[in-house]
Amino acid sequence: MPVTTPARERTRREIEQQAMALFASRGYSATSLQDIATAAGCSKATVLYHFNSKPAVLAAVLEPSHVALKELLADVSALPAAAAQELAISRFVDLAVQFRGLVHVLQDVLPTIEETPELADLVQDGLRLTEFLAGSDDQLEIDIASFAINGLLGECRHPGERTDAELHQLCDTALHRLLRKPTRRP
Amino acid sequence: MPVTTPARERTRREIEQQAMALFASRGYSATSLQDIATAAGCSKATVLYHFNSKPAVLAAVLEPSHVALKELLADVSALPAAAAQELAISRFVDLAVQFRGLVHVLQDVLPTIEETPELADLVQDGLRLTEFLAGSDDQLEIDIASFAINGLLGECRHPGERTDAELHQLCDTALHRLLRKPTRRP
DNA sequence: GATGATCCCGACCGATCGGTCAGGATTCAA
DNA sequence: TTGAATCCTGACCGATCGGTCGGGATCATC
Repeated sequence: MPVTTPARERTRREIEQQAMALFASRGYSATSLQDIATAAGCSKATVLYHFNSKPAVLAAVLEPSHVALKELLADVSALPAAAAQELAISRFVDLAVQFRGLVHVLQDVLPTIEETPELADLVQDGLRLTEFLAGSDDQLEIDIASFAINGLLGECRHPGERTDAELHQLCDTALHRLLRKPTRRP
Repeated sequence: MPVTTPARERTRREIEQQAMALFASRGYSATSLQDIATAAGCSKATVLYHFNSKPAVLAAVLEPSHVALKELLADVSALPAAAAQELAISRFVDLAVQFRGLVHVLQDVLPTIEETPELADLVQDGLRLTEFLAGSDDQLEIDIASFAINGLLGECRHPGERTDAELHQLCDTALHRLLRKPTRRP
């Protein structure tokens, strides 16, 4: 166990962190590799030495949140439908608040996400989440869930204007209004 | 009254129409002036002769929907609060369906909308709409209304995958779930 | 001290972008 | 017929983009 981080890991981490900060504040497409390199204190060529391409940087930045999403899905898929929906909602809101800066990035990338193979897995998992949020096979409910996700992505856009608690309350309220069907008696 | 449209108007209209189609299908930033010129059958210089800049093209393309939004606001602002909210919801959904292609464009432009003076008026009117949709001065309700607009913008993204009627039902359902408070007895 | 792998960078590439400009057509009034 | 206004364009500009490449440091190993 080395006392000092090896140069490789040190530089990689620095690039990742600076890229995350820039993506969160300006968005993905408005951030150039040169911006990232300057912020990380290295050259653009170094960024491309550690990550093969710009989308690869994005994928690395998004990875922790993707892992968290996978855990969410694993936990939720073990539950019966009704409980699954409720857990999906609350965990999703938690996740959005935790990664609020990156959530904003996602919306920026959405228009070109189909042509970004590095994010194909993330898209797939996003669709699985949508189904759990819908809590039903009804197409309208699935569309409503998609609507909810879009609304949430938009609300994570402006960091700093809202506290985590405020964002949490907003998303929780909105998702419950949209998705929790009032209990009916048969 | 000329039988044939003057060349000026003819070219302008052609550029506007082709730009609208391209913006709707690929988004604003992914459409270059050259793309518009090629589609309109003229040179890029001609596009910039009729419209001073790329944002000016966007503003011209968005103008009809902006006019419709202004009419909506005028009608709605003449009503008492409760009725205003209900009318704002239904008219907004109508408007979104009618201009669904352009609505998608709006979301593409959102990240840079602050630095686009050509759209400043549209932003202002969007904020006024948000207040009417909220139907209350409560900050949470205003945020929910913003959430609703974001959700709607996202759902207009994929043209052709949904009929107008389906999109209308989806947006109407979602907005009512989000915004219409259940009537309470005092 | 030599060697090879790892890390890093300056210089460069081709492409694309929005935008400018001088001037060639065309039209139309005088 | 002439001259001005209008419409349009090819050539060009500076900037920026993501990405490549050859080679200079650095460092562990032998």
